[in-house]
Amino acid sequence: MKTMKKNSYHHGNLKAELLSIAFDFIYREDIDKLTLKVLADATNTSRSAIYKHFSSKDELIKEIIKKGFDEFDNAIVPILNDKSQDLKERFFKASYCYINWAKENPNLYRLIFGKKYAYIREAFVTIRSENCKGFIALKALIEEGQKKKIIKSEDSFTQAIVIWASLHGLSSLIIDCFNDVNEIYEDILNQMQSNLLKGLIY
Amino acid sequence: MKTMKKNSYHHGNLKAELLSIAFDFIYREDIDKLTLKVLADATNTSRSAIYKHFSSKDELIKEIIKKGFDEFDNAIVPILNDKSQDLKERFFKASYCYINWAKENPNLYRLIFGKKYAYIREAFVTIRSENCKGFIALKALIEEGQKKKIIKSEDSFTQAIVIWASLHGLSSLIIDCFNDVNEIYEDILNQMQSNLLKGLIY
DNA sequence: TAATTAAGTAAACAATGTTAACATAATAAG
DNA sequence: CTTATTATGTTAACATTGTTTACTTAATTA
Repeated sequence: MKTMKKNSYHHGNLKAELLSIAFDFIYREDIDKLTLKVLADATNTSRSAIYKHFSSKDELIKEIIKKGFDEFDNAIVPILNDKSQDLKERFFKASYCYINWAKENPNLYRLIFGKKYAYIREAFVTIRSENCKGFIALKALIEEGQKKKIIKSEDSFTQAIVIWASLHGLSSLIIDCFNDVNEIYEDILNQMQSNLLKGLIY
Repeated sequence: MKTMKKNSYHHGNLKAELLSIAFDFIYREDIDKLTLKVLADATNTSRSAIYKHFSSKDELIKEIIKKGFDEFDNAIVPILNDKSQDLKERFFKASYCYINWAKENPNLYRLIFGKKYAYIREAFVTIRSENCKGFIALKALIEEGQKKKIIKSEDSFTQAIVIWASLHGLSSLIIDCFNDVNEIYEDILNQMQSNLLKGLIY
């Protein structure tokens, strides 16, 4: 390990620490509030120090987005893929997990799915690519149901997006400060799940 | 009318012109790009001139949000309220109109429904208040269907939010640069409408 | 041990919203 | 009609933002 003595001119592990601090920060506050000064102060360095490890602030944000997608996928994919549960159960649990992940990580959710940094996201994630593991798992779930003749044999891509868009809409209203929605989000989710299921099954 | 001679020290109608320019601007570009310099250049004034008419940039944005809600309501409400059409037809047309309004006014849509300026929106619009005319009209449509025994007599507020959240999710994915979604948005909307309808009717 | 490279600093940039001090034109008061 | 006041502009300055440049120091390599 490259352990360095404290208060030395060189920090020792600045890149990793910057990412770590940034990721902790966005759990609590919006990406807008994450300035280079915040990072500099938290690491006892200067604003410009970051440029020895990232070519721009956007490059750091790109890493946060990557890690954000990983965490999101890690929360959702295992539920969707859990073959020990039946399809309905997996759908219900995954959709519930989706909303709660958004509620628990509102700033990260907005960062990875929102417009502001879409130009960064697009560079390494599109729905039709293999990077979008959560979406792929959802589509696979639908196709599994189609093979078992439980789910209508329509275009699974379209079916998956209908589900995703619905959950994304509810999540967004909740975390974007429509508090009247948040107050009854479980009722809304139940109704939404029921609707979506009716649309899927025969 | 207060018509003033050109190139005079006083502009004559700066407040109205600032709002007009800002509103035109957001039709084309994101609110992030609307700087005081843009407004100053467009009106041949200075950055600080705006402060004689608005106490801050946020106050100007507040006016844009207000006008944005008005335009949105003007597009949706007449369709939902059109008693010459049957309920299903109004639902289909209104939801189609919703998505297309978002597609046509992506920056304005994001401004009025997004998180960034939620603290401004909240000050004069909440779903449960009377300001949210579009949502009220949707809820009224549902209640009309309940009286006619077409729509399930569940809580209309919840039913309305399920619909709204679904449309909001699809709109957001489309305008927030998920291009794979945009390409087949009509298929998705059709499926979504069908699902939502099944959830509503007996 | 010397040379090179990696990784920090400080100072300066332009752009941002905002404020303060000032200038001018329109309006109200005498 | 002149004068005082108010409304509405300007310019200059601020702190904050991301970023770049020139410099410094430590770690690594020759």
